[in-house]
Amino acid sequence: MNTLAEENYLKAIYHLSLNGAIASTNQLAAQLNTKASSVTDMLKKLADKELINYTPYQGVNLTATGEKIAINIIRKHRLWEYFLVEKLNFKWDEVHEMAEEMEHISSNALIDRLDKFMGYPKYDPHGDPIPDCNGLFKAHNLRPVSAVDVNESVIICGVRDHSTVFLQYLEKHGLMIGKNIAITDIIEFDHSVILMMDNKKVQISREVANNLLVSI
Amino acid sequence: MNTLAEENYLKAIYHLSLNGAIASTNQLAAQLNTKASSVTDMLKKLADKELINYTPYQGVNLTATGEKIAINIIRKHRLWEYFLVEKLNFKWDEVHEMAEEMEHISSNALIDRLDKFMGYPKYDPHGDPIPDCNGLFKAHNLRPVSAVDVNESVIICGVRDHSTVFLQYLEKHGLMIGKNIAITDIIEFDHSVILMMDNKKVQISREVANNLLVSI
DNA sequence: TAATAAATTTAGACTTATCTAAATTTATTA
DNA sequence: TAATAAATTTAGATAAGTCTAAATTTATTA
Ligand SMILES: [Mn+2]
Ligand SMILES: [Mn+2]
Ligand SMILES: [Mn+2]
Ligand SMILES: [Mn+2]
Repeated sequence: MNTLAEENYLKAIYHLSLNGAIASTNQLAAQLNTKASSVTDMLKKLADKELINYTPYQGVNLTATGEKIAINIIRKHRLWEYFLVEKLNFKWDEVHEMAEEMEHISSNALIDRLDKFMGYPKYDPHGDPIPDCNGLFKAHNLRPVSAVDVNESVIICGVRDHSTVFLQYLEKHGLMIGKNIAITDIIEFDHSVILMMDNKKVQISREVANNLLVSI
Repeated sequence: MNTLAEENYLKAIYHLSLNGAIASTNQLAAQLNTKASSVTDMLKKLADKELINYTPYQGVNLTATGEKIAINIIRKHRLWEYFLVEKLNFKWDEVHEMAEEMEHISSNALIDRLDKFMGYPKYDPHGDPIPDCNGLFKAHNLRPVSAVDVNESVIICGVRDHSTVFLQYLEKHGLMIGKNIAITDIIEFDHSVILMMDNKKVQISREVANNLLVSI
């Protein structure tokens, strides 16, 4: 149906044009580890296929068709990540690259059976919502720890940064999805955050606080 | 490491050059649904990479390195087929195309965990042996029903033809892996075979008998 | 608002994997 | 063994996806 390259572009455009934004050529080049000129070529092709709305120099977003395809790829990505963690016992920082390949396995019958096999999970190992077979999912409304007030108690529900180093850092400190944390102090000088978790004190930098998402 | 096309060629060469045979350009073109000239191009590339022994006009077989890669792809193919049938409840005639894609997922850690998850199965849904993580497997020594004598009792252990139509035909008649069959008669005129299975009489043509493999 | 900088597109080239048609080599057969 | 047929390779094109360098458009700033 669509090539691997096309699918990766659609997914990248989806992620960059959330909340009505428009994705730029340079943003796509950065995200896809390629050059702006290559992006322009592909944008023309995707526009010809009516998968994106493209105005030269003005950026892109997805058409309804393009969005449907993108969400299906994201569904596959997150279901395979869930499988790798829950069934094959990989850690949450080990699965992204594998899922990046597996999301392109074409069969929808396969992914629907996999979904059923795992009991229709709602969230992937990083807290991101898994679209159902109709592409529906509730994008849960989270905020970074850096937006939480002192004395509030919240639950870790996701991450903004999905890089291996960040995930490994969080795991080392026990900061995993589902954990309850209470913010006890915010250092005025550097905005680092002191919190309590499992009766232990943990200190995280402003950068970490910005990328760790918690319940509203 | 190797491209998808290269992997498919290595696998095809492996299958065509079993028991010391040599694969020809035309055989490969037929197997891979491509043209002889395309095959020649690829053979040069694989020879440059020292994955095959190629003498122009004389055909090819795999080097030790090439064989290792081919067996690893076959391991992945068969493990994914087993997964699809045993865990996701697909039928044996539905899984080949999917496995044809999944065999190219690169991670060996993934396939080793999958192997463990399923309890290290020895045979795939079509009775073909699954190489272990070191590439080792015993190619079991089967014969077609057409080579069985009247009054012998044997067990169905595999198929020579893997096409959907053939597998569906077998399933319709209950002729599945593991079933015990007793050959009661061989019709002299057309070599069709009469056999008993589950106390029922089944008649199969010579062609079916040639492609249905049973224990020695 | 004119000059400069940044972003984007165009032009031309390269790689991989394919194809058709023509040339060459090997095998078959009269 | 010479002619013919079959198999294989070579030559030359094509499409997808990428790249660098140059040209163009848009945004910024003096
Ligand atoms: Mn991908
Ligand atoms: Mn994820
Ligand atoms: Mn394949
Ligand atoms: Mn099989």
